[in-house]
Amino acid sequence: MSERGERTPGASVTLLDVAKAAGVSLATASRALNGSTRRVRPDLQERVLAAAEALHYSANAQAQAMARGRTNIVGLVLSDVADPYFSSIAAGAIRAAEEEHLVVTMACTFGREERELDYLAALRGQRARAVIIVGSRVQNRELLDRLAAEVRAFEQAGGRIAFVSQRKIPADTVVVENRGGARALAEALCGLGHRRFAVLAGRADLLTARDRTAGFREGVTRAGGRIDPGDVVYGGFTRDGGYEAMNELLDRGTEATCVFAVNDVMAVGAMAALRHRGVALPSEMAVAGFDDIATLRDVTPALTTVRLPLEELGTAAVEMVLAEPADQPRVRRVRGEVVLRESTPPLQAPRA
Amino acid sequence: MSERGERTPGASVTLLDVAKAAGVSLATASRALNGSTRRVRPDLQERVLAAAEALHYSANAQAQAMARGRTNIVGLVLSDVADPYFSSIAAGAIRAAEEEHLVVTMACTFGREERELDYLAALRGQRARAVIIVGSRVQNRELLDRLAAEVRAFEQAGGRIAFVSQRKIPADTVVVENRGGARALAEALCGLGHRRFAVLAGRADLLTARDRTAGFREGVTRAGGRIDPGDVVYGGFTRDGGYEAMNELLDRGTEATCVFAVNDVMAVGAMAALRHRGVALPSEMAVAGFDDIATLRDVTPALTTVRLPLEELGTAAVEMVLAEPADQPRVRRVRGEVVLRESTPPLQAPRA
DNA sequence: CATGCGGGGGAATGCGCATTCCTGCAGGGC
DNA sequence: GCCCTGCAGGAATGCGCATTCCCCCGCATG
Repeated sequence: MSERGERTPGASVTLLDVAKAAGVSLATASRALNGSTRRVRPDLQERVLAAAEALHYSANAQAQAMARGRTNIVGLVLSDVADPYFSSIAAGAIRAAEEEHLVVTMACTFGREERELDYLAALRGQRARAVIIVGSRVQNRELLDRLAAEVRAFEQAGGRIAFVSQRKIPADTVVVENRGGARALAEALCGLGHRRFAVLAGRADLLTARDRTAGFREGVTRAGGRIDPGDVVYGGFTRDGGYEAMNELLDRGTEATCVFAVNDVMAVGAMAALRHRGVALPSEMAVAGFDDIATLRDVTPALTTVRLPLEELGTAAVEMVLAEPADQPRVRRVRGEVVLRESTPPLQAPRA
Repeated sequence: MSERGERTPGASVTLLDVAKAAGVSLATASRALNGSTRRVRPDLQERVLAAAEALHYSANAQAQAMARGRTNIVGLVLSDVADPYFSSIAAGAIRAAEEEHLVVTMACTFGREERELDYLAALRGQRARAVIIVGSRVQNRELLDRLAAEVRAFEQAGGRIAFVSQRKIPADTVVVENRGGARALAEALCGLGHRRFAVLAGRADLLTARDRTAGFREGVTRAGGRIDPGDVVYGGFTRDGGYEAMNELLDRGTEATCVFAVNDVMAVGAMAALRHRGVALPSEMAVAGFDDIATLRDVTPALTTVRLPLEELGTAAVEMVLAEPADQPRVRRVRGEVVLRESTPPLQAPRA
């Protein structure tokens, strides 16, 4: 086709090709394309740019990374993209990262928290500039220690790291005030007249679930309400977990007038269970969740919840890893906002 | 600390360090760690492995990629991770990719389809082994041509590519049978007794929306139903788009007994609008959607829809890009399954 | 006119690794 | 006993690029 003839398939245009085409040296081509402290004569620069365009040149990112000694990769490790909680945070992080021309690499643990370790090691191998780990820490000292070691290794290799989770590892962290949010929710619900509560508490080893449960308990106690021990049901942190836990609660029997599910997805599962069992919603049982998942804002009755600025969590984490490193790990606290909706109407009179 | 002294921060352990520590050459260390056609004496191998472990060695992925001439990167380009449709597909793709020890890089266009071009070029620069582009093609010849050129460039550089979308570019594609699914839905709805339909048709330039609208129209016509011209309302392909389109439809006035929103998220928006306007659901207006988004399976009344195996779309795309290249671009068709639920009860009698 | 200086082009170097090529050694066949 | 073969370890090469170092050239100054 051209005087250079056919390229072998798989071979791509290199900077040297561009330089030759422009009739300049490789160094000049590099300077013309990337800028540099050194200046390039305008006419040469133009020739290089034109040649790159004509050859459809795209710099080899690996080679650049190697030559420069750093990358534009930011790793995002989370539990499950299909979960709206995580996908919202991911969207925020991706949006922020793309603005900074960073390449986002995503990995999902799908509930197997120990895989965070593998991904972090892999991202160290990638020489990722930064990593953001999103998701509840679990009650597991050994895992935590190993993760802390891996985090140190990553930072020692020059990478930045931030968590969106509990602050259990000495690193920059965006902390959601789960406890405070749940407490405020409980107090608001008591304000509506409820006194007896049940809790669908999710996975017992997830700190997020534990914190929300504990906070709710605090709020209820503080406001003079009550949670019977049998009215706390553990289970999955998922829709099905909520469904099953609600069924179990109904099987056990309860005096509660309001049930708090530790996240919205579970709350929706619980509402489904109530409906299937013929319990009138919300008159016979009020339901509240946590997160304010956008996709679930149209369920009926509209779900009382604690609104979290999910996308902001992601962007905040990106900001942290991009900021100048501080002496001490930073913590950015994010609070939720109680949103009372139809699923928890004011309790008119005590149960008949 | 060790006789080698402090490492400068940011410098990390290289293969040479490991080789020295193990008392072997770099070549032997490489062979011991990665395997090779050549064999390494067991005792040396062990020494290398031990040294790598002790030094917490993690191979520089960029350098490996450069030396090998290929990467394990697979790019995932989609519209918006926060949208459950895309996040489900992404989850399937990520799951499949992780099984193959591929690194997934994700990019979102957030509705600006022309950015697919940029991301594809960037992924070519990354020397990504494969790219998966998820999302409706748009009615825009010029954009399509430019994308096709970029796809060719990517493939010529040795990368594999697959689309999850309409088959508009000569490349492997997972095609959702939007048209057939919508047609089947329409016929099922007619089977319930409906004759007059409205359509919330979404963005007029999105082929997915167009195909679903067209298919629905076909089905209605075929089954003897009818869609008045004024009963097709365009708008956003989002929840708010559905909400607004439904409002507009009600403002215009309609004889339809059933409204089809071209995706579930829009359908939920439409249901919210109906509720706010005091239209009884589903007795005064039946509603159907498309996709069968998992998170929305618990809305009330339960939404009639066309179920798509979303995660499978993602895994199928990964399988395609990992399979041996074929002479001709492959097409894998995926059909939806009509799921009738409460939001479209049988129509008892003609409108009063 | 000679010297100094600054600007800019190009050759050379090295990033960390896989891989090829070379070399030495051991074992087997004649 | 000698040569050839096979095997495995090590030195060297190159992947594509940014960057450093070197040098040349043109201009200004004395």
